[in-house]
Amino acid sequence: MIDIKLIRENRDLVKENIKKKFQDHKLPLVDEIYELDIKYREAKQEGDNLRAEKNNKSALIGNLMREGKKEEANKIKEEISLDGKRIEELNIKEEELANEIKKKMMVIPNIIDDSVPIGKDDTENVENERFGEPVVPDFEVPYHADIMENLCGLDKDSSGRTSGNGFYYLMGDVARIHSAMLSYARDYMIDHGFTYCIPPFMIRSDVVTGVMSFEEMDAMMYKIEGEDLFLIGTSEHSMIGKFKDQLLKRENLPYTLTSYSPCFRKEVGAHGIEERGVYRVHQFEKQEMVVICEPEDSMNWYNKMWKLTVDFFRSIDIPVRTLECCSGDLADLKVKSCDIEAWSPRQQKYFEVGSCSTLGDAQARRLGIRAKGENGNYYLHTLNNTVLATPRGLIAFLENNVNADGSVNIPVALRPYMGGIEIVKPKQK
RNA sequence: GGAGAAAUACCCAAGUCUGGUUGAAGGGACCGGUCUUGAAAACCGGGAGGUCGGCGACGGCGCGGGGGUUCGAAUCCCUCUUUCUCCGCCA
Repeated sequence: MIDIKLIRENRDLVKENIKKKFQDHKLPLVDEIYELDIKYREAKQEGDNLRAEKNNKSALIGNLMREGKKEEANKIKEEISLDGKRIEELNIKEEELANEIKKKMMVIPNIIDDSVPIGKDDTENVENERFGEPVVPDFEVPYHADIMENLCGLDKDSSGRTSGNGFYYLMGDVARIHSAMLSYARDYMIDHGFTYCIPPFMIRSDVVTGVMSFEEMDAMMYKIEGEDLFLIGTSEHSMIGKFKDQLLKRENLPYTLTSYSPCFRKEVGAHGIEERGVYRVHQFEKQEMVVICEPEDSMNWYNKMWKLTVDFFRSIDIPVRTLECCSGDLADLKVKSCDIEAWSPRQQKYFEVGSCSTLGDAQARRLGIRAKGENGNYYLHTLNNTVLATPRGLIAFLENNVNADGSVNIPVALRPYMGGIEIVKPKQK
């Protein structure tokens, strides 16, 4: 959500930005909002004046009553009732206009950073940089589900019976690697100065609508029957919600948090849930990082944050690259975003394991996350980034560390979380 | 889950029974000063309070959220949320 002042003062900039995002159908909204805003301010001005008059008359009645001049007071009461109808009309008009403006403002995309490459959709995203050698081993790397099954580490038959498609039982060493990776990701972030946090895994509807649009909500969020509660799709939801309507102290900035949570997603949409494997599932676990900072610091944090994830993956021997999100593929709230993609030696291409975004003040404006400044309160900047989402991270790990015989090497960094073992071996079924 | 009590500005806190000069006492924090090598403490002095509209003068809204009664609501009524105390239940 952008500042409406931008539409009052610089409509061309807002329109130019919409064009850059190939959302030309939204262009008329800008002038519509501009006109509605003028009408709103007119109605407000008239209403304010009438209300001021009414307040004065009411105060007068108070004085007259105290002096015992009841008749004069009654006369003024009648006068007030004359304006009452118009005030009521204006109240309704103001509210309608304000709602209409807000509704339209919600779909105006945030102003993207100058550095964002212009492109229509995800096919035009731009590779920024590669980290580590994308190795193709001289044996065929099996499909991740097969690597897991070879280690007796995946049971989707049972999860199908208990929960349906999109769920999984991770077993034995594979389950342990999964947990080890998360524990390592947690400690990695703590070592980098972030505050560890376990948030609520369910949130109320007002928090949900604060962090996403209704369409996204329908496509992602599981609702708890009979309660005003939703299972979180990512801990970002509860982590940003934590700061909703808060006036933060400048001396406490920046907030650098790393949160763990399970994540639940309906995955209604183009791709849906695949039959085999655990790449796209209804339930996964994630270590996330969230930063709330001064506006002028957000670009620095953005760059620090994606580098943290890159270094994390490199420390467990997974080659990665960063893929800059082009203008058309960038979600409306975001100023700039990049995906962290891990190398898949099986597919011999990179695939998404995380994404790092700065939202500027858009999310903060929507949710009321502010700090007290010398010249009034102001909106802060919010950023989020994946440290590790797994089983997707687990897939990357297994493919890059599997040997020809199906055994999997445990990198030094993970060994403390795996009881010191250096390799896990296939089991007899 | 049951029974009570509460929610006031950045923080603490009066006002609510008995509706009307209450944008809302008093503190703290904040700013200026005295004292001090410096700081703290103490004392003296000070303006401003959130948000929206307006070039401004001003004005609207605003006492947890929403609704109602009234000419007028922090104050009365309904409702929701949260917190505290007690009881019950339970990893």
